[in-house]
Amino acid sequence: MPNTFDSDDTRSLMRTKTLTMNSSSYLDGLNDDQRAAVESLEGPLLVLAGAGTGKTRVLTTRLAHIIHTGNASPSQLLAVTFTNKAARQMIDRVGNLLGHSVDGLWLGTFHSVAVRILRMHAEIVGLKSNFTILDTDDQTRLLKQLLQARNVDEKRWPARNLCTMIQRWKDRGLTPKQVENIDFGDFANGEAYLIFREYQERLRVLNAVDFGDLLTHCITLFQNETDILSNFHKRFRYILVDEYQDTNIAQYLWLRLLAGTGQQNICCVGDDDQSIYGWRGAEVGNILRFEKDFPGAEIIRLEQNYRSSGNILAAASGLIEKNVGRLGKTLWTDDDLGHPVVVTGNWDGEEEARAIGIAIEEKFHAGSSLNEFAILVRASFQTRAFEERFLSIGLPYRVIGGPRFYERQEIRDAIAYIRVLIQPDDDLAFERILNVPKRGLGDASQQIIHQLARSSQISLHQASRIIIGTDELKSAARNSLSQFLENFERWRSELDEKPHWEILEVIMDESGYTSMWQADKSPQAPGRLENIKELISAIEDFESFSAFIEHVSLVMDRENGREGGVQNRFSRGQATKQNDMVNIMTLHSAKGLEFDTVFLPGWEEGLFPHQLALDEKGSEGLEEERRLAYVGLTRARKEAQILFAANRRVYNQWISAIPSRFIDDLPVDNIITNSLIKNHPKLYEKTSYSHYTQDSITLVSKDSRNDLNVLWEEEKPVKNRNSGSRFKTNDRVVHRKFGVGRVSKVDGEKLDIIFDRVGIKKVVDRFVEPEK
DNA sequence: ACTAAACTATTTTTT
DNA sequence: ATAGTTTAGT
Repeated sequence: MPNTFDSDDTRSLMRTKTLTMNSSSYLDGLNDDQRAAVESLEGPLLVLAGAGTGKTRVLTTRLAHIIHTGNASPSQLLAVTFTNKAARQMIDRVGNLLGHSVDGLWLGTFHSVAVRILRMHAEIVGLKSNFTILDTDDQTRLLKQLLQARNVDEKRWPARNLCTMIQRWKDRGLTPKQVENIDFGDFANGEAYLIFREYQERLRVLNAVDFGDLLTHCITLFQNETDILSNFHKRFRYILVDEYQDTNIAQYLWLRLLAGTGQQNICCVGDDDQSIYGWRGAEVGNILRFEKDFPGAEIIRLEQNYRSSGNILAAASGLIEKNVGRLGKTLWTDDDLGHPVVVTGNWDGEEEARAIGIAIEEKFHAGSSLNEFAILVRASFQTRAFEERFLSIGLPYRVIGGPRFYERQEIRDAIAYIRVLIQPDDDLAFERILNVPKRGLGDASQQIIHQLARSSQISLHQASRIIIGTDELKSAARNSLSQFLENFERWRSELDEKPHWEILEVIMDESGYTSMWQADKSPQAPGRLENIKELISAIEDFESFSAFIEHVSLVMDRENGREGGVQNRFSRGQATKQNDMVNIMTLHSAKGLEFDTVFLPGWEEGLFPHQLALDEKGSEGLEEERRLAYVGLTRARKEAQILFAANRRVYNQWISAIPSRFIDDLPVDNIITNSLIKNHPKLYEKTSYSHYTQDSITLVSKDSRNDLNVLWEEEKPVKNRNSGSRFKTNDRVVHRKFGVGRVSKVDGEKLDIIFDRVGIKKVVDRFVEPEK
């Protein structure tokens, strides 16, 4: 991984590299605030660390400082992060600072620390310590069964929705009983809380927990067993929390219980302006409330930014100031003003991709490394336009994020085989693979097994064993089931003889799973076989199957992501390194990273701020979107470019859009809006991005789009965005490009129009005229 | 029981 | 557009 991926502030990172362990020289080079945050050890402390102010450095130095000064031994330190990546990084950096690796630290994600605690005391919450951890897929399948059992209309109330509902409840630390008294809408005829209760009962029977349970069970444990809790109090002298603004209520309760009242010292680091996970239960309120929650708390603000040049920082600060209800920070930098932020409009999404491609190629040929470019998008579908464009011009890129390796169907199947192997009573896994590959055990057979299992309160596996001794199944099905069970017996007996990865290979072969994909002629089948191979080799790194299972359920690491582009075309010249690629990712996954040049495409109303965010959370949602914009801008060191398109294809439909209101939020002094783009939209003509100076942009190439220019010239002055449309349903209208049509729906100034020639389109009011 | 065709929902972000 | 799911046909 290139340097940029190690996040945070590269410049301060480089300073730390020269340090040695001999003295407390790790303190050198910290500014006053940073140093105070490291050395203020007693009592609750909130470090408000703005973007690029050296947050991670403070956290890791603080850990190193506590250990180095002997204030506490590593095992008395608890440090929690949100991502495994952050946790790994922190361990590494602490080791670097101290000059030796550190053992015994309780450092990990909220969930991995919770598992560790829960495995120690599982019986208290009614579990066995070898409980399994379910993922969303398992949860949804389970919920689906429960919904079916209640004859709930799954079209109307899908299991997926209930799954998120339950997750959100657990984020808030709610039990089924508490949910009874809150308003959850009419889901499942108002019976959602009953299903929630049944679901929890099922989990207990299955000796399983979901992600949310890891925290809520811990909370129950702490609340009911004061002895155990006070042991943890004695153990953890110092608690450190990263990204505090992203904690949900359950995590907050968990922390408060662990932090106790007296002797411990809790230090939370975060930035309310970078809270972007409200949609999955995070509560900015936690960080805003810190002083009340922890009386006598000290608050240290880190405001010197070491990352971005002046204009970028000012633009970002001006933007975020439009939010109300923030703790408030004033970021500043010693750096020059640098480039202003460039805001440019394009005709459509494809042109946007083309423009960014051109800009990157030019800078690349001028000597920039591709790793130093990032394209940060709001929604993952936006990456496609860039991938297509970059593939066609042979510009190497990588997409960070995307589907996770362990969530792929074939990987989950293989894991289900492992789960049944080591834990035959794991019903969810058993069910998943019983007829995968097809072995003649369809609905009817499964029904019979299920029935017996339910009526006798035994697992599917046990029920199957009984059933093969009866004639309840037709002989073909019975033989097949018996073969299936025998196979597992045999594989299990080989566990001691062969290394586990070989057993997995044997299972995949002998179960027919491999041949199933070999026989499959769909284009993705070879890839799936590849993935299975990759899994087999990945598993070699683990001591045992169970160690591996624990890893996959907790460390939901992503694969490296897609890579594309033609290497050769760019291979000449000394600037090209093997892994030199443009980075494409969502704004969310960009948090914590930084790049020289950042492109922020798709700044259009509806996409960014995203319509769903506004619909679901109103002004709160808008503010979170704005924070996301802030996060995006502050990723840039030297250059940031914001782009918007007048038209975009979304689910195979063309949508016309207006520029994001966030563009209006940017202070005019720090940006180039290409002069009059918004008032004279004919400047939507293609512009070149690379020939500007600080004061002006030179328009270089023009597209032959005269017809479009006419369209723009006729535009009415932009009205207040929230005002409604001039049109009402059934009005006849004319569109420059789409012809005549009839309005079928009016939503603010957005219209659905059924055009006579081209069918239904979404169009903004001012693009159409009344039919004469 | 399996397969193919038809239909449908789904596209914000993820520990 | 695509993937996933349901349905009807073999």
